[in-house]
Amino acid sequence: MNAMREPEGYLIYLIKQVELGVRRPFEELLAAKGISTPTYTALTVLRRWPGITSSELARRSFVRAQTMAETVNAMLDSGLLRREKDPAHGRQMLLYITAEGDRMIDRVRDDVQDLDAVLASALSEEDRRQLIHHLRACRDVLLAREGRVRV
Amino acid sequence: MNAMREPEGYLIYLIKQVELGVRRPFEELLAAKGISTPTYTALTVLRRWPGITSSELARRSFVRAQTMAETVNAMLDSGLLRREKDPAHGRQMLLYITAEGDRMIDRVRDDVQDLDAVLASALSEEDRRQLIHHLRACRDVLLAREGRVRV
DNA sequence: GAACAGTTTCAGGTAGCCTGAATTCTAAGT
DNA sequence: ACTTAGAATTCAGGCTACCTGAAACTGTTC
Repeated sequence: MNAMREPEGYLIYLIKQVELGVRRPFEELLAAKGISTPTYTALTVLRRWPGITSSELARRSFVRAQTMAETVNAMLDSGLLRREKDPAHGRQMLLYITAEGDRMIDRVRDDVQDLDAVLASALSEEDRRQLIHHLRACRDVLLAREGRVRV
Repeated sequence: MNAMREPEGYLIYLIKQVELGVRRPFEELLAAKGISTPTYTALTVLRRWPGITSSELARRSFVRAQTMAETVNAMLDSGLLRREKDPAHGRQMLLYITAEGDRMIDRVRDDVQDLDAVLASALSEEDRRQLIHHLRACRDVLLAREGRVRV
C-alpha cells in the first residue's frame, strides 16, 4: 500500500496526466484529417457496437445524452454516420457508420498508431499488452457503474 | 501486433475512455471540498517539485503557461499557494504550497483514495503496481517531449 | 550592445462538457 | 383500460478549462 501514500501514486492522477500529455498532439493529428476527439471516440465505439442509439453511445462514452447528441448531429451532417428508426421502438434511432465514416477511420489510422507507438516507446511489447489489459479492466468497472450497459 | 489492429486496442483510446469515465465523479468529489481538477493536479505536482515557477508547473502539467497562470492566480487568491521572487532571476516567481494548501490535500485524500480503489477494484495489488509503473513510463515519455523538464 | 530566449501578464476566443425542461414513446402496475 | 414511471430525443442556455496573440521585462549569448 506504500504506492498509495503519495498523490503521485494515484491511478486517477496518472491517468489524467497521460491524457493531458496526449491530448494536444492527438487533437492536432485528428484536426489535420478534419475530425475532433469526440468524433473519433464515437467512431471507435460505434465500430464495436453498430446499431446502438445515441443515448447508449453516450453511456459507453461517459458523457450525457445531450452532449453526445451534439457530436452525433455533427457527424450525421458531415456524412460519417447514418441513422434508422428502430422498428420496435418508435422514438429510438439506431446509428451506423457510413462508408465515408469507415474511410475516415482508415485515413487517421496510421497517424494514431504512430502517436500510440510514441506513448508506448518506453514499454516492451509485453508491458504494452498488460497496460492495455489493465486499462480495459478499469474502463469496464466504470462502464458497470454507468448502468444498463452490457460489457 | 494484433492488439493494435483495432482502434479499441489503442492506448490513446483507452486512456481517454478511462479519463472520461473518472472525470465526473472526480470533479464532484473535489468540488465537494471546494477545489477543481486543475487545482488538485497543481497541488500534486507542486508537492513533488516545490519552488518551481508557474511556467515550469505548466510544462509538467502539459498545459500552456497562460493556462496555468489562471489556475495559479486562483490558488494564490484562495491561499493554497504563496510565491516568492527568485533571487537569481528577477522576473521569475517561485511557487510553494501553504499550510492551508497542505490541509486541503489532507482533506481530499480519503475520497480520492476511495475513488482510486473503485478504479482498481478489478485489479490485483500486483496488477495495480504494474499499471502505475507503466503509466509513469508513458507520462515520462511525454514529459521528455515537452523539453526543458528534468524527469 | 544586439539579438535571442524565457517568464509573466493582459485580452479575447472556443470546444466540449454540463443542467433544465418539453415531447414522445414503451413498459409496468392497478 | 388507465395511469404512472422510465427512457430517448430535442431545444435552450451556461460555464470551465483549455487555447492563441501580443506586450513588457529580464537574463543569456554572440
